[in-house]
Amino acid sequence: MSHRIYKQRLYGQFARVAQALASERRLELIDLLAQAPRHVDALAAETEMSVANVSQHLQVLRAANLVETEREGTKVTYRLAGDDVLKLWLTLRLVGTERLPDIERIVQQFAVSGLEGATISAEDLATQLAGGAVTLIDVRPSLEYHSGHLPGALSVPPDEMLQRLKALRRDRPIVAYCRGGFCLFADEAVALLRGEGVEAYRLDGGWPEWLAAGRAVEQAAAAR
Amino acid sequence: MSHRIYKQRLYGQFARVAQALASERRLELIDLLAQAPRHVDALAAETEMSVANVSQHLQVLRAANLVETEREGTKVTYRLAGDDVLKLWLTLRLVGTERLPDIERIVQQFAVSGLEGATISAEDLATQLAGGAVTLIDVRPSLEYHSGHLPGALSVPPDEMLQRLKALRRDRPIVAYCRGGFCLFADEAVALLRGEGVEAYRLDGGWPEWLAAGRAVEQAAAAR
DNA sequence: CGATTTGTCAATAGATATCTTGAATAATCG
DNA sequence: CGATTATTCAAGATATCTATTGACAAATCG
Repeated sequence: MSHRIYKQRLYGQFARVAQALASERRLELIDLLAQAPRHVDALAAETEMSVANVSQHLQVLRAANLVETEREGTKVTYRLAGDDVLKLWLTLRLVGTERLPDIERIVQQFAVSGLEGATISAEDLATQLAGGAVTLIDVRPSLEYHSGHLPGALSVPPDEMLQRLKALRRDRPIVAYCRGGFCLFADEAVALLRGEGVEAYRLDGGWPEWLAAGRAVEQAAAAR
Repeated sequence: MSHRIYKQRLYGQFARVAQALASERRLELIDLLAQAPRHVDALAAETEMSVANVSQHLQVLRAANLVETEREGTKVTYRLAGDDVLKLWLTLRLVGTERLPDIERIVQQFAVSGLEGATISAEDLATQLAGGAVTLIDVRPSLEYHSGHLPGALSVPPDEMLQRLKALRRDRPIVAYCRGGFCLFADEAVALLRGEGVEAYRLDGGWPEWLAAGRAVEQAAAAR
């Protein structure tokens, strides 16, 4: 039956995409690439994998056209192939969060405590930013900040967090954001600031969620 | 490093969801369940798999909490666990469609010809329905129609298509829809009608897309 | 109750995927 | 040009996934 063959081939193709996502390691790579394009060795360092292994996983992602490459001298930059890939990753995360109770458990276990109610929605932040009455800080490694960040955000890389937080003006609320809902950098910054009596909040979500929502950003010229 | 363990566990969980989707067969099951809840034997018949094999695949989906079960006498009904699962499947399909050129090729190869411009968007259809000036037909198996359908749609099951199409009033446009963008039933109906000079269109998308968009539907009471 | 229907489970062989190791390539630099 | 850096490729051991087979369990029916 021809309908059967048609379906088999179609589902086979969609399964290719799912298979590319079906690895802990590759999801970590996608999550990093959702923050900023990167070289292979940077991905290897960040994920604590061997370069060869990272390269192989990247080949799998590229075979499914989920990532693109660009050669720059001896280095190769990998980036997500498009907004749709980012959206797929965020949707996968959403389903995991809703369906797998283990995720909530893991988050609880590692959560920074004492941050109840210290969250601000993207919508509210957008309004606040328009008013110009908050300080917005990007608590991600500076490579990611420089690739793109929320409008007006100051860079506070995690490895310099202590000094940089001290240098901030504290006469108005501070909002921190990082890599996304499961990233702890912003929580740590907010906890530090609150510990010193500063009014601080973390953005609900992070850079990828803001980007996927189509909100305004300051972005480095993409070398496409 | 504790951050590393946290990440590993989290990505491991998300990978569970992706792994559940990473099978041609399981995607076909999900696509069927996106139309209507079903018994195991019905899924086996529709997919031409053995009951044991279907059951095993369903266990995999259930282990990821993507589907739910309910016992009714000797039979067990499976259904998608929630709207988020439907959304994930549609997003996966979208990415496949945008990223894998093979999919376009397969569709071309099996497409019903002569239907250029015979498509109507969900938005336009909603407007037309409000005006009451079109006949809407649901070209899916009647089990799916009875589980839920677009408001005012008439059932024209594929296996009775020829007779049922003849019985339709032809003094106003006819819009057909089926299981979704890749389903051919609606195309076949539209081709038949157009061949007889009737003004006919197919809905862009199908039941799952309409449902996911949050539009009005007529739905059987879900036994939840 | 025993027989039937429906679905699940367990075991297995074959196919795929993963990670490591070490070699091969491609661009750059001195 | 040879040496260096960054990445990819190939091979192989290990683990995981798949479909089939046949046995098992749960509810119903006569």
